[in-house]
Amino acid sequence: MTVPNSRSAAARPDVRASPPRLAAVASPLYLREDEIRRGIELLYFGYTSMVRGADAILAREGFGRAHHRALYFIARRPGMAVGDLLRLLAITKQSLGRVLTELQGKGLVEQSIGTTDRRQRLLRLTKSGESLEAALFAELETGMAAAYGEAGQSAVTGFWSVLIGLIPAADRALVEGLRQR
Amino acid sequence: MTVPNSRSAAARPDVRASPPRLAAVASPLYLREDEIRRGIELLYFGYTSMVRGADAILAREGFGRAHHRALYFIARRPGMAVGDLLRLLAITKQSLGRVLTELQGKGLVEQSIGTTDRRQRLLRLTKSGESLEAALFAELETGMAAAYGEAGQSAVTGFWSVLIGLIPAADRALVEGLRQR
DNA sequence: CAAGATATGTCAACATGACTGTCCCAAATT
DNA sequence: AATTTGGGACAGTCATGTTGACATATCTTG
Repeated sequence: MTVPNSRSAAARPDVRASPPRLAAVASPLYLREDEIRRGIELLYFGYTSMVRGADAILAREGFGRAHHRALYFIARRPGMAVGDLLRLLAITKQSLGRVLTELQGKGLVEQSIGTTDRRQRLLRLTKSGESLEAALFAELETGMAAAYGEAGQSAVTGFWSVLIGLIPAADRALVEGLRQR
Repeated sequence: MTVPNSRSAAARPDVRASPPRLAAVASPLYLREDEIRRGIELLYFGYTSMVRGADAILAREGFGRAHHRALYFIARRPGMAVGDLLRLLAITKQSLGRVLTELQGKGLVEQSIGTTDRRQRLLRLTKSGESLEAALFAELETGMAAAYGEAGQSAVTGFWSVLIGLIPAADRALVEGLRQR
């Protein structure tokens, strides 16, 4: 037997034509392949559309998307330690090291020694780092605010909850830890 | 004046604490920065969580994510011409060329000459290409179906509509053209 | 206090998948 | 007949990820 081909399961009912009668359906048996593929595609195109907006600004400064991600999270959680950023980005320290060295070299990021643990290096943006991050954020914000506005508040809640469901449970605390306190 | 820093606008009302009184609010003035950032972050982590699941399978076959994207779209629209795939992926033909050459070399993709326009090369998966794509799809499906199931059907609708809003209007027809007809 | 674990940094080599620029051929369009 | 379009190829470069090895400072634990 070869790898199972879920595409051959053709006769499942369409949930949009006949929604499930029971609230809080546990088993998603009613989901058709086309709906899964639509989610995959929209997630791909939505994500790439979002990040593409910032590329022109980044290119002007001689940076790439890796620099953007570092700037973004340092802006979001000033004083974050290197190890925390490493876990968020899920890359190797060598990869992050290069990016941080470049950002520090151009005076956008600075480090300080951890207060409770002196081995830690706490990261924050300099004034010019904040300016660049703000410009990049403004790019993303434009698209995201328009999408939120078009879709409406309840759609936004649904958008969030599906995305949270995509993140492995073990990683969710990491993401939730970014929120405003 | 430097680049505007939207993070300094601190006193906007929290929509979750006091939702807008008017239905179908046209101007998203009520959106706070934290809600925008939450969308950015969930989109980033949701997207990376989704694609990471397929990496192990790809690595076993000696392929990367670029091959996965090509396989995915060829599976989705068999008979698609090279140029259509190029427009979907928004990469250069040199980049796509390498990927397609490798996929053809390993016997996963085959070409045929266009019927109405003989310059075109129409792409389809071979039997073994279909097997691999099915295995990759099954990986993504697992996560997506679980997320849909947890969130519920109305959340899924919201998820879709926000993502569509993120895609520039000019590109939406391309994405919608992938759906089942 | 000594030993081990942890946080961080660095050097080196390499792989993937983008990019630009250039040139080519065949087929369609004008 | 001339031009445009669809596809392919060669060459070089860049951004960003990877392994592996090793060093240093600091914290934790027996």
